[in-house]
Amino acid sequence: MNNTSRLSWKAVRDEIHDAILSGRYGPGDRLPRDADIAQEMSCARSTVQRAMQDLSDSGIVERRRKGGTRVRAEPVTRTTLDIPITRREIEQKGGRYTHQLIRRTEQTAPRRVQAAFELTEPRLMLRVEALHLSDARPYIFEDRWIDLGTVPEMRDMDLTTQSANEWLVLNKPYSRCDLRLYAQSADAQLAELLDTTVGAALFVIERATWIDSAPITTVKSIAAPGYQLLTGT
Amino acid sequence: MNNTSRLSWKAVRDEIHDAILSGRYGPGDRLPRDADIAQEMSCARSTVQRAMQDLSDSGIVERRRKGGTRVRAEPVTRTTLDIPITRREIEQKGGRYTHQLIRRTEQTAPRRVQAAFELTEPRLMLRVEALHLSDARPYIFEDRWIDLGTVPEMRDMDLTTQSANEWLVLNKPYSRCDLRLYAQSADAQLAELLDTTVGAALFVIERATWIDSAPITTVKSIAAPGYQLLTGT
DNA sequence: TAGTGGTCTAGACCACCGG
DNA sequence: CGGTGGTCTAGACCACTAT
Repeated sequence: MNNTSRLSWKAVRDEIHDAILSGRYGPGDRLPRDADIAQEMSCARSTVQRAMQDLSDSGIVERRRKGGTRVRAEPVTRTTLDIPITRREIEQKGGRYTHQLIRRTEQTAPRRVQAAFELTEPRLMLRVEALHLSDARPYIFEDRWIDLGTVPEMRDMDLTTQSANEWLVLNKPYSRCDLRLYAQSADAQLAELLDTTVGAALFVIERATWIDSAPITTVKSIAAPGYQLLTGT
Repeated sequence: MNNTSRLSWKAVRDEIHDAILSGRYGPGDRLPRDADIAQEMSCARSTVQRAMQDLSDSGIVERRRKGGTRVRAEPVTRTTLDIPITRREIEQKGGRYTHQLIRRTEQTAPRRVQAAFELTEPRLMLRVEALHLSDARPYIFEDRWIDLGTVPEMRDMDLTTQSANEWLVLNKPYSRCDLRLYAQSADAQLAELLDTTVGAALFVIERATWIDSAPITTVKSIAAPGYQLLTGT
């Protein structure tokens, strides 16, 4: 049982949130100062601060020093997306994970890759194309470009036993990650690799990662038909 | 300039993060107790707590009472996704926003909708099909189901001036939101609505929202070709 | 049941930024 | 410049759960 004489920051958050939902404060309106809310609700200012921080993280309010706290004028649906290692994702669904190295080359990065890394000049990179399978059926095809300047270990690595995906995630943590999600039709090559028909709608995840502004890798992951990305739950 | 005699929680976080990246603590390893780290770094325990909370939110470590703090064994790519109101999204890209109400009916929710809301019995709901346009070109088609028990105001509302999307976002805040992202081929009807060809790969966002376990609405938003969802930046 | 993270408090000072 | 949010501290107690 909760102690009712003490107010938790979640209770404070909910009370403020309810005040917004009820219309007492509309989009763009300014809320009272933390200190005033604290006094009114008989709790410490830091408790209100904690509650406000959560509302701010959720995109409900916006806070500025001196400017105070305001209800966000344009609400957004903000959610957290978890993308696990592909092996993990397959195994969690009960599938048996395998992978195939399709091709491994050193090439000058095309403009698409240059753009993803915000590079102005062409650069030689390691390109790795691989297929992830669940119960021997194609699951995700990945077309990956690796900056050998940032990841020199990759040059002489055996990518048939451990996938580049897994090695990088376990050994090259990043400080920045950009994602791009979209749909794409299967061309002849993709249709064959993913064991589907030409023209099938495929879900694509493009990811680029950096460590302190140094590019690590960018990968275009193309999922076989039926793939879904979930949040919540 | 920062005062160097005092350690900010971000500095503490980065130092712990670096220790993990350097391999001093590998996946699954247990970190020292907050109190010990605090003493070693000469700061308050709550500062370490704040740093650890951030690392935990980012999916770097996992924390349990009595169990301590451990480096996450299976790393994930965790990111925040913002989905604005469709009108706002279009206007921010410089387009002129308009929308069309295609159809409005009361129907028994199909199994897909029942499943999204985790309902066991069929229920009568309001179905609203609408098209969002950017500069008079189709942008997103939405197929929406609204629980009139939770949102009775919707029964007699004029949905031609303000879209259901906008009214709901501004007036019916939710406490829970589930998302499902995938790709789908355009059938004849979708191709015509979105002014594209049959078979085109379309990006789909399915969203379900609740207020305190009461269903509000579920919407399947089907984007015209070329649509991309971005994070980071 | 004991160990560890989670939270609350009261007070202080700092950092940012609107007027 | 002054007002407001952001953070740090030291101490206390609570809540969860591994052992």
